[in-house]
Amino acid sequence: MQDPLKLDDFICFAVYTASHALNRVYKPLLDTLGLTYPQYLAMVALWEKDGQTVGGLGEKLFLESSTLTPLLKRLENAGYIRRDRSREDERVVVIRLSEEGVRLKEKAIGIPGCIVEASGRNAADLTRLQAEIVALREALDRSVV
Amino acid sequence: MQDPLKLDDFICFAVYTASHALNRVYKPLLDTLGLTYPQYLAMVALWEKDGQTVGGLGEKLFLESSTLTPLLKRLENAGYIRRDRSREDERVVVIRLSEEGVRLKEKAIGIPGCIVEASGRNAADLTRLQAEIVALREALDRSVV
DNA sequence: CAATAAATAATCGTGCGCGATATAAAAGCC
DNA sequence: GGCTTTTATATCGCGCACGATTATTTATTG
Repeated sequence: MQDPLKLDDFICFAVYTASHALNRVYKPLLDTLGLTYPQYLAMVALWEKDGQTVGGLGEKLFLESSTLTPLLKRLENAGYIRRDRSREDERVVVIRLSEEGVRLKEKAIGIPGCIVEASGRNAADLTRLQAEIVALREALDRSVV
Repeated sequence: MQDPLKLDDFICFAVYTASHALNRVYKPLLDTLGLTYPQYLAMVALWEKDGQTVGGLGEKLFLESSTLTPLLKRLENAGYIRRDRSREDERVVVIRLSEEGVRLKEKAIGIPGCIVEASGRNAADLTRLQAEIVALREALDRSVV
């Protein structure tokens, strides 16, 4: 039996470094929008469905309020969103796109295509790989409970 | 043509969230060793090959000195490594495992098996997926140059 | 050999990301 | 209605992660 502690055999290390590599590809594209990568993901979630709560966004993005609250405040300062406390339930904060935030979508529309190109694969292949990685994430999440 | 800005179709989002999910699985295991996940990766790299330079580790782990230097100082404070400036080339800092650092490997030996189990897949399947993710990373790295 | 360039770590500032905790509002309970 | 519990967000501390810059040493060049 070979030594199981080989870095290059770790799927975790592959995912960890692939995540950083994706970030490096996104960085110059997102710089033109004035967004970081997590901020971009939050905007994508809001372009899909405006008016989500902090908790709802956290569930979709798998992030805690301790991560999201300061991130959303930075998006608010940038003028892309508004954070309004709900009238019906004062505990809840609703996130809404500003007009500038809505307009930003047009500038972001080409980004996914750039990523597909950088990956050097066709869309179908990426979709298959994407589904496999999602399945891995779901299995891991189940194991943690 | 459908809206390309769907979060759940992004391979980047899959990788990003899978990376966090892996971290959540590792956390309780690594807590028993007193290591964070990036610290664990650095230790794995050193168990593979002791006496690497900061730059060499950075190349292997895809990390900058601005990330590694403070991380390695924490490992030094924990007593797992020593940081010695090279005699031949004073610019270089060589990282060596302490005796405690060497011993720690025994406690870490079971971790990869736990991850395989948490993934709910067999080893061959994981190896295949791992290779695919590495290929993605390499394609992305090539595109950035 | 002196001036310049390149290489190697370290430092600094910013933004995640999370666990633990705090705060406040809402819901449930006697 | 007052008391406890739950829920939703915010705050704080710590550790990455990186880009930009700096300091020091080594290599190169004229």
